[in-house]
Amino acid sequence: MKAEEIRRKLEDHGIQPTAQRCVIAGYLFETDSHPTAEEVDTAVKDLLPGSLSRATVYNTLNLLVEKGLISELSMEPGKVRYDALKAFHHHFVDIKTGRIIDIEPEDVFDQEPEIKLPENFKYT
Amino acid sequence: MKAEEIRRKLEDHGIQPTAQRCVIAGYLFETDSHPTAEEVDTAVKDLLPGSLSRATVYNTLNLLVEKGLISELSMEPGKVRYDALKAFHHHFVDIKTGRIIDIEPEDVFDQEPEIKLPENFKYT
DNA sequence: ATCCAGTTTAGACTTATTCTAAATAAAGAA
DNA sequence: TTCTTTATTTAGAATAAGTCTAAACTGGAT
Repeated sequence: MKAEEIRRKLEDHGIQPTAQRCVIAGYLFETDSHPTAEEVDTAVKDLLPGSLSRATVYNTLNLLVEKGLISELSMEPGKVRYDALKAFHHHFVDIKTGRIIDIEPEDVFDQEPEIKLPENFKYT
Repeated sequence: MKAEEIRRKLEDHGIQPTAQRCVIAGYLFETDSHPTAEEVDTAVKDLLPGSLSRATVYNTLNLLVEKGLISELSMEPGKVRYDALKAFHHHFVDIKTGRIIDIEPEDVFDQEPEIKLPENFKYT
């Protein structure tokens, strides 16, 4: 995904496209490794002239989540992973190794389970 | 659940039933609040003569997970919650408030979704 | 009673994340 | 442009959850 495309995507979501944000977002859109904040930090440091502060990585990740561009996965305790919302998909987790594998919606043949909802909740 | 029952349950799972462990396990078997380690710590301190160390709470929770008596839930980032495995059930999470509600299996009318598994995995 | 392995304890340590206050950069007005 | 305001980034301090450590304690087997 090229620079201009990323800028526009951020702007479209009301995010000022700074150099740091573009690089972080760009990285997340390319990878499908569901990285932790630290992995993003390491990966992205090489791509930016000068240095990038840990705080900015966290700020940016939180901002991207808030604005709906990426989502947080909390699958293993104590580790938050991030996932670009390129398109809706499922996650398959190998609990022995922790590996997370994306499952395309067309590879799941399901019927929406029908759940008797708890009080005060309703289907929309 | 009375003291003797808890002792036996621990012993059956190869756990030496010390005072601390019995109180912690007992608390988890009674509540359905999916407490964090800290909540367990607070709740249980009142039930024990003398004090209870944080380390023991963590040790015991890990031990109970390892021996299959309780399970870890990681739903919100940065918080691990614990759930006694009284019987198989589902969790319904209100992502606005974080409230976790148990859903009984008989309240879910589903068909097992059929997933095209990733390479190297198979149904058993 | 004594011994020993298993358990608990307080507190130091680690790791992930957030906060803070100062420095920078970008955007808008003159 | 140049000035001013506002948003962003930064380094490092602070916090919070959880683990580690080494010493003290227990409780059952000799």
